[in-house]
Amino acid sequence: MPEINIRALAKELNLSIGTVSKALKDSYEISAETKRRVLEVAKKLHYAPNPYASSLRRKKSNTIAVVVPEVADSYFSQAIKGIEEIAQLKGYHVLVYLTYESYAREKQILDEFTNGRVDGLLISVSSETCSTGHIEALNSNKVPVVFFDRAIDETDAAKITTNDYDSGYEATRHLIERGCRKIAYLSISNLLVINTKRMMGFRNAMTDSKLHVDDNNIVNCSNDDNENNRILTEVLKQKNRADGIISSVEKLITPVYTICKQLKLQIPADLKVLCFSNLSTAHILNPSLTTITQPAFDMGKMAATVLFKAVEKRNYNWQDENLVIPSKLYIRDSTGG
Amino acid sequence: MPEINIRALAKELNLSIGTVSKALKDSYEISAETKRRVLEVAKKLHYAPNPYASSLRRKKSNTIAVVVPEVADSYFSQAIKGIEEIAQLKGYHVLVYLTYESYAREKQILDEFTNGRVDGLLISVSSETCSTGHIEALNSNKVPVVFFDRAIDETDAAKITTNDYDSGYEATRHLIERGCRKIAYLSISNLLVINTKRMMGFRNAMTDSKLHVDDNNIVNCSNDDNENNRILTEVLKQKNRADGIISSVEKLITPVYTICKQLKLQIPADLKVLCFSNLSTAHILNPSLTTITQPAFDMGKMAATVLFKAVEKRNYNWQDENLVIPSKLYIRDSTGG
DNA sequence: TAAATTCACGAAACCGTTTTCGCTGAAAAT
DNA sequence: ATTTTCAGCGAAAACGGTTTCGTGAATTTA
Repeated sequence: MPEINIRALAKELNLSIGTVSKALKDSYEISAETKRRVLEVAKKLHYAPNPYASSLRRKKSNTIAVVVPEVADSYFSQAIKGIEEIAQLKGYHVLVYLTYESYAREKQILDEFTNGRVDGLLISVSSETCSTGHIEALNSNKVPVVFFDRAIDETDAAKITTNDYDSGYEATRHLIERGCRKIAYLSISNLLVINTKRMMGFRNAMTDSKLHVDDNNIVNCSNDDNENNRILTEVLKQKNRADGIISSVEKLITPVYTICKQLKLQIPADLKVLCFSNLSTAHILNPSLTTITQPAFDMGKMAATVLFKAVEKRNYNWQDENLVIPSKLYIRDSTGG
Repeated sequence: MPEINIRALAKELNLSIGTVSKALKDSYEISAETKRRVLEVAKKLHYAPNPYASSLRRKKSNTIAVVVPEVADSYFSQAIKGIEEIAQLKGYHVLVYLTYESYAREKQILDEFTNGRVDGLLISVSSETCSTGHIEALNSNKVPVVFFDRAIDETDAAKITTNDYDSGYEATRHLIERGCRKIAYLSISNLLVINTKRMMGFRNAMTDSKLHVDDNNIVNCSNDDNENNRILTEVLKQKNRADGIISSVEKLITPVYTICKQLKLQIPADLKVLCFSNLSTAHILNPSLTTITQPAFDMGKMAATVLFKAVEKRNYNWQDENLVIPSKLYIRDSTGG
């Protein structure tokens, strides 16, 4: 839509298009005086180069894509903030896509990226994603992919993750130390690697303490809130109910608290609760919530940093980059302070 | 980066480039049989058209920009979710930019949009923004602008907002009904229109109830957390302290709760608290928080819907669109249930 | 049967940049 | 004085689509 393009600029300056282009890019071929004139007139006419013409010619879009399952979750909000900060610093643009935990959407979105729209991709896979052809297709198309948070181990790409196994173990140890013997573990998808790792940490911590894991206490929730309420109510109502809960998913904490109130279960007296979460309000909840908190902002920043290095430096093996930024346990009242 | 472009496709099919292009767009000029062949081979070769070549020629990017002050806030996360949903439905791409409440950044970002990068803009202005030349420049450049949440009244653009004045009034009425007589009002920037409107509602509600507004109880906070802690501590420590607080900003609720705990102020007994907020955890806080909640998701969806209408239909006066979607008061324990 | 119309496709201009290559005149080297 | 170098710039070919316009054959109409 800009009525003034480089041609108009050139005409105004009595210069050729090529010269103007080079002047704007501060090319050594152009004299200082000419550059000065060009910049001056460009500013006067509010010249703004067409990014798509430039992208077409250079085969470079200065744009990256961020694909995440959702954004209501506070983890992804913070991660995106980290990503955007670095991108703005580097002069890149950020396209955001939500998959709503659907593999089909994820694939559909990624398939669109084989055409040069983006120079790189940051992705946290959907909970349904197990095959990775759509991701490898990008890698082989020379668009670097960096996983953050939810990675796929087998795929040859950079990964910025957190120590999910250790966190699961640590969370469980914490509950055990606080006297829990029957601990329930809540998850959403057991396809999700971060979940299986956390769960593995949970199981091993239990076993190491000679505690039994009841199958009823491995609880698979869904994406449907009503369904989850039903499931969780059932879990918390069963005789011989758990005395501790680890939620591997932030959004399950609301139903857990709500149902406990309904069932008149006291936290932490009757039930100790711990949640993997980035909620800024964790310590003003009722009771304040013990969390394993992921370094969302830093993970976003690191993921973006690695991606830009991959985009800008050729022959840099970004695929080998495998950063693990540890999560942190914040002990609060829901597990007895 | 895609080794296969429309030329390669055409060669494979023994057709001209133009014909292939038209076949892919389902043009009436092309026979059914040819279209079938083209689609078939295109799929076989994983042909993906270069979006920038297309954008360049059509002068249309199928991309919109969303410019918001931040994203850690739950309002904007939800709004973005609504926007992205509509965009995906319409086949548009969404660029996200954060201004960090800085006018300079906002201007810098918007100035980049006069060149066709985006077909439209959704913006919630920074708290520093009062002049609007950068926005009008876009409007006059034929890129439609839709404000959401934080609009600027004087600017001729579509606005999707909520009833800030009424909400401020209603919030105040609620506190008064619950027995408050000295109410403090917390804000961040008094340049922000939504804030001045809420505050006006607050003031009028007070006056209408013959209550005095103490200047000390109009509290301007900053973007610095430590600073805010200092300010709020001071406010809550003063003799003749307020018996009610209205926070017009979500992020101030954490310091308020924290400081109350430190000062051993009981909510709601000593102090009733109400917050403009979209926190999903409001009702499991300690105590559960009375909120004025904005319809973030719906506002995002509406804003996007209006924008796409503006983008797609010419001679549609989107500037006149002025939707007000009401916020809702959720009464919880922090104001006495 | 001749003329008009329709159908299906190809040729080529075009979108706005970037970049290569070539040209010119002046300075430097021989 | 002649050749070489070089600074500074212009011409033109890309980049990969879209779109206008033209064309020949097939079909319809007069």
